[in-house]
Amino acid sequence: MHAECTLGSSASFPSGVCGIYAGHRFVGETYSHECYHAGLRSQLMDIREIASRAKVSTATVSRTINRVPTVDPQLAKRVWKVVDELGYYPNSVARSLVSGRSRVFGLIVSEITNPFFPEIVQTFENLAVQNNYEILLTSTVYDSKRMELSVRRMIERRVDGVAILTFGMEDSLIEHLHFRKVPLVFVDVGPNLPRVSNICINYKNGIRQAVQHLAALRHTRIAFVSGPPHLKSALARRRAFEESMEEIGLDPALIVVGDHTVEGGIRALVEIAGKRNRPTAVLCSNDMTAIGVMGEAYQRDLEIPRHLSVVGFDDIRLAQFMIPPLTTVQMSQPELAKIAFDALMNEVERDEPLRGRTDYQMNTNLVLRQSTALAPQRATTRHSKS
Amino acid sequence: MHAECTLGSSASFPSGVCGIYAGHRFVGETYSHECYHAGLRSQLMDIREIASRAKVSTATVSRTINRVPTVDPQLAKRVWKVVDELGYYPNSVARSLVSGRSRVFGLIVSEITNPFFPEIVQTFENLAVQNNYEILLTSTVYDSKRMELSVRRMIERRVDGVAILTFGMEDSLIEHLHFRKVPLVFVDVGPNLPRVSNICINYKNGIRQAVQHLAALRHTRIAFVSGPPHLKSALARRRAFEESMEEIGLDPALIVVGDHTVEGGIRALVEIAGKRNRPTAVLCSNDMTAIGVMGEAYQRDLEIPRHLSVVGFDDIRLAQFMIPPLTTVQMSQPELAKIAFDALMNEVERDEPLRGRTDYQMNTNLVLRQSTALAPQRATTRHSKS
DNA sequence: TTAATCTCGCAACTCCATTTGCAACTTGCC
DNA sequence: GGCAAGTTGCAAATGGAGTTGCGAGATTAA
Repeated sequence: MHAECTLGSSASFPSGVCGIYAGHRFVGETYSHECYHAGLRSQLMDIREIASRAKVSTATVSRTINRVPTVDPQLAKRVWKVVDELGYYPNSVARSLVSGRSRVFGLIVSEITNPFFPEIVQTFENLAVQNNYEILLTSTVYDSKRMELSVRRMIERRVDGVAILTFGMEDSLIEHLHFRKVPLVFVDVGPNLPRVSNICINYKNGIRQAVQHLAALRHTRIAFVSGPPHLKSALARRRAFEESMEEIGLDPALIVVGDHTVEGGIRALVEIAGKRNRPTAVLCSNDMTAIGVMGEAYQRDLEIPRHLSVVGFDDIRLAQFMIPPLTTVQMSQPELAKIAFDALMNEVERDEPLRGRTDYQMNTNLVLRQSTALAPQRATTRHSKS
Repeated sequence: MHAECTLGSSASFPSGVCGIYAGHRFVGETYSHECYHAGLRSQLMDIREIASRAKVSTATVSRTINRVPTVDPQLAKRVWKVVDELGYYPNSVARSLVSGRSRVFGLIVSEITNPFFPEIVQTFENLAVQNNYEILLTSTVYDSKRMELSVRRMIERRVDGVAILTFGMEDSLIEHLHFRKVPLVFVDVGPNLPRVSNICINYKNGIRQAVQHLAALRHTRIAFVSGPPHLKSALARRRAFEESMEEIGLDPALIVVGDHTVEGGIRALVEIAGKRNRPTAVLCSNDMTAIGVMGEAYQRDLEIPRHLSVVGFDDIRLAQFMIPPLTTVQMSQPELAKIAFDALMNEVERDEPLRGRTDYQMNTNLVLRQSTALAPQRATTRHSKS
């Protein structure tokens, strides 16, 4: 008898299955023997196997596993013992079929490789695990076919709710989901319908802080690199910038159109660097843009923050590892994920749907790091054309 | 009749469901009327609904949807029309139950927020979509409870295969999966068992290139920041470094133990910077470590690459956006994901399992960017203590 | 002792799509 | 006309767990 379960040698397998339910160890001999017979029928054990081995009915096994309080503790113990020894795991496919609930939440993002999302996915998964849910992660990659597929996949798998964290979703697709009474949660763009939750982001707060921070550092020529113009959240950020600038009497006209990508940031800096009377600070609509700006600045020997201050938006995890670490407006991804998850859970557990949308609020805040500094004096401005 | 499907007003809903199958539009009147009756029974449409509406049997609907070639094209057309108009999506939960295959692959990673993984997840998902699979993404977050849970979740959901891209998985857990005849794919550490695939990474190739690249730039004192010592892949990288150094007659003794995190990289640079006869180049066991090294170098006014050359490993997407862009050894994540996915597909489609493990090979290669340069002359070495 | 209360087993039915054997039907072809 | 081949319908069964009504047995309370 081996002291450990090892996988390398074929001789040691099957040496028994270590129960995951309660951590009990299985007695090898009986197991491989019995399973041989059971195995002939089809595959492995089902609820009936457990029932016959524990000498109870399938109903009792079902009650035990689902922790119905009326089962006799003695019996329950017997059942759990068998479950544990055999390493029985209830088939959640069958469970879903009968219960009509899959215990799966869909999560639609635009691209998993966009650094904004992994943190969200992680938090979402953590919450899912805690609540015995799974997540069905889907990305649209900015492609309408893929969006359609995303929705189809969600519906086919009968998810219990969907968090739509991407933008530019077509209404007809959302209608598909809503028609099937699937709870939905959106960021900013949630329609006013039953079973819909909407997370409203307060962009203004963080952006105002950023603008005032720059102003305090004596920057007056502050550029803004926007996101794609069709994106509602990008527009909101831009508006927040304009309002914040006007609030303190600065000119908000220095706006360069970006696209929320690193490449967009690079192009933006090219444009900004070419301006006469070059801005001394750049506020970016997201961190990826800021990363592009910083990269291109490096290539042009524009030192950050000495020659140019840069502020991002989102506070993706990598912002703090940039060189220099990026000052940015934090829109907490874990918080966003938690709100989204809780919104779906609330909706799932609600007895009867509300009349309309449920709203949630989320704030944004400036995080100071090292990519901002006092505005350079006129005289020391590099590449000055005047 | 509205020209568009809009979601805002309740009056326009339900205005019909835009078919996703073929993109046909539905005729509103009949729909809401009929669905009202159908809705009384339970929820929505099932295969019987389709059958009765198309005036065929459920068997025919099933054959049609599953594209059995013997169905009459006329009939098929009629069925598809109804399917399309009603926006019917077959219930894959029920399908899975009857077929015994869930069309879900598990994907176990250590942390989704580790930048190494998103690219893999994205590629994996793309392949899954192409093959009508879903992915069940699970993270272990270096916690044994979570590992156990990961395995349990995979088994309960009856996944058709699992890609285990994390390390330090306990054998007993793997046994659980293997016992249930679930195809598995590993990186480096796959046991020699049926239905197991193993992706062997050729670390040596890329690391040798990196070492020789540094040597060619006249670096002789090259440090290595290793990964966690218990990690097999980290050990392999370290061995590859040692061998590559010895090959060309350099001393491979300058090894600092890291842990594959940014913080580990920071600590490593602190240690390296404190050495007398400081190394002029650092090769890191992964990119996160290199990012930490670069960050700390920045804080200490050590300029990269002028005073110190840095090379990473993995080539995560962000490596190219570092300042300066990071020279690193590429271990292509999309390729890895593709090999893993294909391995699972091969295993699923195989009629009878092979006797033992299937091996796949993957190479690594140096990618030159801007974090390496000629070794500084003795005279200009900063912080020189001699 | 009798009645009331529990707990459990039994067996049938549900969820939904798929599969299958058998019967009925339509074709085509000799 | 008649036989063969090809389609389709029908009805029953499958998959695994959950649910339920009913009745048997055991326990407790009155």
